[in-house]
Amino acid sequence: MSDVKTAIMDAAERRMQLGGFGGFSFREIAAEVGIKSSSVHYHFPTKENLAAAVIRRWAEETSAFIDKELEKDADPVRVWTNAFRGTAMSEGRMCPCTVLGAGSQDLPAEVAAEVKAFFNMCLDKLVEEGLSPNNAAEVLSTITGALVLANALGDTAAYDRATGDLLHQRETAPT
Amino acid sequence: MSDVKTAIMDAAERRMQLGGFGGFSFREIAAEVGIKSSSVHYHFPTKENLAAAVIRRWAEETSAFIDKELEKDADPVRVWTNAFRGTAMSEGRMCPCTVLGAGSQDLPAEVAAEVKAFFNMCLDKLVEEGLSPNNAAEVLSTITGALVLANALGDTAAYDRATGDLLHQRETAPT
DNA sequence: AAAGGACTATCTATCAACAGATAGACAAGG
DNA sequence: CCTTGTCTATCTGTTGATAGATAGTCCTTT
Repeated sequence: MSDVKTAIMDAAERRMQLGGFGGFSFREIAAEVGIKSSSVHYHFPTKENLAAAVIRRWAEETSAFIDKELEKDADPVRVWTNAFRGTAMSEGRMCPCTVLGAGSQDLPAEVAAEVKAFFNMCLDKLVEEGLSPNNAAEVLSTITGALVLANALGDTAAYDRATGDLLHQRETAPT
Repeated sequence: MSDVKTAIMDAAERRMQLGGFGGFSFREIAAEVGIKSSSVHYHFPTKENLAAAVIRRWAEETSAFIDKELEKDADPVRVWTNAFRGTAMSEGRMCPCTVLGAGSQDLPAEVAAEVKAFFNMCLDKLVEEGLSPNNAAEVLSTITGALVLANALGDTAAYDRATGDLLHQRETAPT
């Protein structure tokens, strides 16, 4: 993938993390990359294409990152909690799938499908790693909601408060 | 409050539940209510005002609804889970604070403050009802995340899968 | 090696649509 | 006569998208 194409996706991703699908424009991205808006259209014909590509890349990177971390730590819940913790703690680096997932109802079809695929990937992996379907849904929900909470409160520590019991409860009440 | 003002807020709320702050325009709302966009500006000078008013009303209604339900059922976790369940299960009636909370980072100040106040209200009430601050954050996160998950997957049953253990775990592993 | 054509990536220029917001006129009612 | 609520008309800015020109590169054919 060319440098420019990557730079476009990087810029779009950063803005989607802040404002979702409506949170970026071709012109803003073009200005940031240092090209014209029509050149952005050359690489990604429509806004829908671009957003979908960003989400797909995010899903792939997340999947790969989780696999890598699981080699160092066998506890899936701890691995997932820490992985998303990184996005909650760095300013403006919220998980874009969470942003889009919340406002999913009026997303272009291609983008909505990609967001859906991301969450299904997360659930599938958690189940593969030994959690029951219900427990996987609960863990993923708690993490996702903790991101929203920390974001809305402007208090990154809220993420830790919300997910703290996630690890602890498994030791006392196995599912 | 006049009928028109209420109708404007109703229309704005419905659209915000789908697409957040960027998901509605003065013209759309005006058309739905049956007036002109300039008349919407008469009742709410700016878009920011309107969105903030909608969130404030939602917070008040939620607070009142919870109080009412607590008279019938003493278990706060069950009450809150069921309350939000209603918004997950009805098509396009997602909690607007969750939608805005996810994309909170580039929200006008007044709206962001109102969303923040909503989540703080939820946490405060849960603590008042006997939960520890950490447990309150966890319960609220799980519920919020379950809404996002159900919304993104287009599968309302995901809400029940994600929140199912919330009630059960408290019986086996008290905090 | 030279010529030709196709492909890649960018540009300029422009379009129609829509956004939020404002000014000022008008009618109804107390 | 003043307040309330609505209207018409308009402004300025932004949006996603398209058309067409222009270089540069690379492969093929002569």
